[in-house]
Amino acid sequence: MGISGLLPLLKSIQKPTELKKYKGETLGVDGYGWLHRGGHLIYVHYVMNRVRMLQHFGVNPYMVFDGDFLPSKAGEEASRAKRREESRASGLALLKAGKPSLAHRELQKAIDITPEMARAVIEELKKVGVPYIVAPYEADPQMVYLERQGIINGILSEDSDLLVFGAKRLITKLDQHGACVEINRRDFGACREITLTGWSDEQFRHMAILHGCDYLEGIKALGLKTAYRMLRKHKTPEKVVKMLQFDGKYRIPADYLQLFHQAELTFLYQRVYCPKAKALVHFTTPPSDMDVSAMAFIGGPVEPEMARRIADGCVNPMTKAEIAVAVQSPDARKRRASSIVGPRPQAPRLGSQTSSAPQPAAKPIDSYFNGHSRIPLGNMDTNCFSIDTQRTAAMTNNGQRPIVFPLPRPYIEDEALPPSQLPRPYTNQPVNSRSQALRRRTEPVSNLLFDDGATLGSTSRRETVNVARVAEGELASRFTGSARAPKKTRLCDDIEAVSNKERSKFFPPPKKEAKRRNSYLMSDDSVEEAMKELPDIDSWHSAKSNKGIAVFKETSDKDDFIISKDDNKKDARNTASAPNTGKLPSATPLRAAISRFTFDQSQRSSRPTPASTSSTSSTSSTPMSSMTSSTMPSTNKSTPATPLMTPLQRIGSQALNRAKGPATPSFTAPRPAKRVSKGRKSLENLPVNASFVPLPPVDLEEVESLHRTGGSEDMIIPDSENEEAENDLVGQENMGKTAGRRTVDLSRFLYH
DNA sequence: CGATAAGATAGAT
DNA sequence: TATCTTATCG
Repeated sequence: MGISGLLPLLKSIQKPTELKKYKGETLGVDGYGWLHRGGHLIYVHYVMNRVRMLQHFGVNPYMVFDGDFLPSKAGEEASRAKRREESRASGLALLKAGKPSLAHRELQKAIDITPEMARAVIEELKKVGVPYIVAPYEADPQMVYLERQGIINGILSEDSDLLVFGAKRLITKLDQHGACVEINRRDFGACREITLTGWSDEQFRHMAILHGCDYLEGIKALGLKTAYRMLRKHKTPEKVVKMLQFDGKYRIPADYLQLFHQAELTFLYQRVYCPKAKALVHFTTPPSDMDVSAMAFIGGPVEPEMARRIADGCVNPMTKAEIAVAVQSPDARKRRASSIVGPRPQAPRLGSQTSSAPQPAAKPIDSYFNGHSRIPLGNMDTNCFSIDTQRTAAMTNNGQRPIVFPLPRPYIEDEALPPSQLPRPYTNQPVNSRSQALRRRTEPVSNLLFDDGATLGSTSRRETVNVARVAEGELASRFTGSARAPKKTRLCDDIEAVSNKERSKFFPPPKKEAKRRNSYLMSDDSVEEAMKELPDIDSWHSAKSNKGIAVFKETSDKDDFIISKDDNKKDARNTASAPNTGKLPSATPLRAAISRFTFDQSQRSSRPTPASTSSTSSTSSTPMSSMTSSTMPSTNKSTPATPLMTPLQRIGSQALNRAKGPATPSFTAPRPAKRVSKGRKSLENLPVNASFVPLPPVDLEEVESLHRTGGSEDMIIPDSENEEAENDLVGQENMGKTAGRRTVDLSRFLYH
């Protein structure tokens, strides 16, 4: 964890950039940000995907893993396992309370990374020649040390503690498109929020510790700004503490100053591995008269040989036990009984074994190579892909021209139902009464859950439910090998949900309220669904994982890696936007192409987006006409005709499609009629985009003509969207190899 | 009231 | 994690 509030405090000196700016440089990377994300089940995939992403942008990653726990954190760590259990317990409670999202978070807290997992990643890193180090203790100082040594040129991490350690160049907030933010130590002086001009690393560190850090709990009610002010006024922490104690406004432990000192010493002198000396060194060289042996809290010394082996990932940094070579490939999985030799370490980080999840380490590692990551794709994507297929086929009209799809009817009907969805000013507690009312006039939950999607009133919340159900189905199928039938139906619903989601994008109006409403409606079922997954965390995660597992693939000739995920929502809308031809420099950020067609872009523009996105800027400055042309198509195409079919029809046609083989055409068949009949209506939806482009009114005629013509989008759309096309191709290629089926969608999930 | 800190929560990955 | 809300303090 970092120092909460630190990044916001330094907001003004954060420079939006793009990853590609670091091309050719080596960046230290810690895996922590991903540790908790997907659970251990997919840890390797996340990390390796990230590595690939970096490589794609020409950046050389230098992975740094956490090692043993620092005694300074002992207090915290000791209670960590306990807290995990608590988290888990509260997570379950939340589930019962019908708050799956919160529950999700809680449950994730109950999981942590194990050295075995790190080792599994390391094996992969070796394969691709990516340098790495397992820090003897913490990855943060280790990375800063590497930076100081000139071994790396910057640090990519979400952890603001790095700044406290004195990182020179911190790159944060990296998103899947390569956008990120750089924080430079030398820019501190330019900080508007607080005046750091002339502040030394030491002062900065003092401020951080005073506010509360990993090594010392902060003083309650004393935030960063106050800490800053106090320090500025009294200079030394000693005086600050005295003053604080003096005016008695803050409750300060008697030994606070001593603890403060220890925390600082920990920041300064804890040990890191020096790859040059091949031995442990102090993060900062201690004064000759300092007795480091008396500072047990900074972590004990480790013999060079052992340190080296730890750094290499051969030895468990906590137990010092040999780590058996992790299973590398699917076939190797057999020989894996336990990934670690010797007794199982007690360390919390290894642990994470709550009473009900005793051996997480064994399971996760194994599971990676079970091909789990692909199973979801294989199973679930069937539908997603077929959608894409349809879209693609339709979009290109079998390769030639863009086609406009109608937006699903339900939207419009929903729109006509303002009373329940009108935005209203925030108030303290109207939600309840309101939701009550809504509930009354809404259909029974069961209807919502099982209708074929024709029912209106479905909203984004419902999508969540569906996801859950799908996940459940997925789970079931994976573990029992059956229970597929219901899933199909749900997937249909899912598709519905997709449209709905899109709708919400297009129609800014209140989704919040709507959501809330549904959450009420759904809660019961949500719980039910969720509860089914409770028994075992791993299961829970796997279920979760199929929602967005990323699988990186290396394309033969390019650096591009493909991520497939069965995500069915936001990405769906991009799908259609993919042009079909063109070649591009693999170096070009896909982001440009993607964002161009993504409505997220509009949202993105509001925030200090990386000046980067040439595409973004170009788009926003583009004349209305081109704007429309580029956005419109995606809008329309994003809406598959699918929703208009009944689930059965869908299933049927899908099966049909599947039988007929690869991606393209066959599927266009069912659609034409709709296209024609609804085409007109789709135009009615055009204005919607106007909400993204304030001024000039949409020229329907123009748009219409654009769509009408046989000209391909490429002609209308500016520059780099080709990337998408290429990706599509790549994707198809890949898919062709494997299942010989649709693909397009894959491209969109690059780096996810 | 304005500023700050902390708590709650929705949303994202 | 980002945002919004509430509580508290001059």
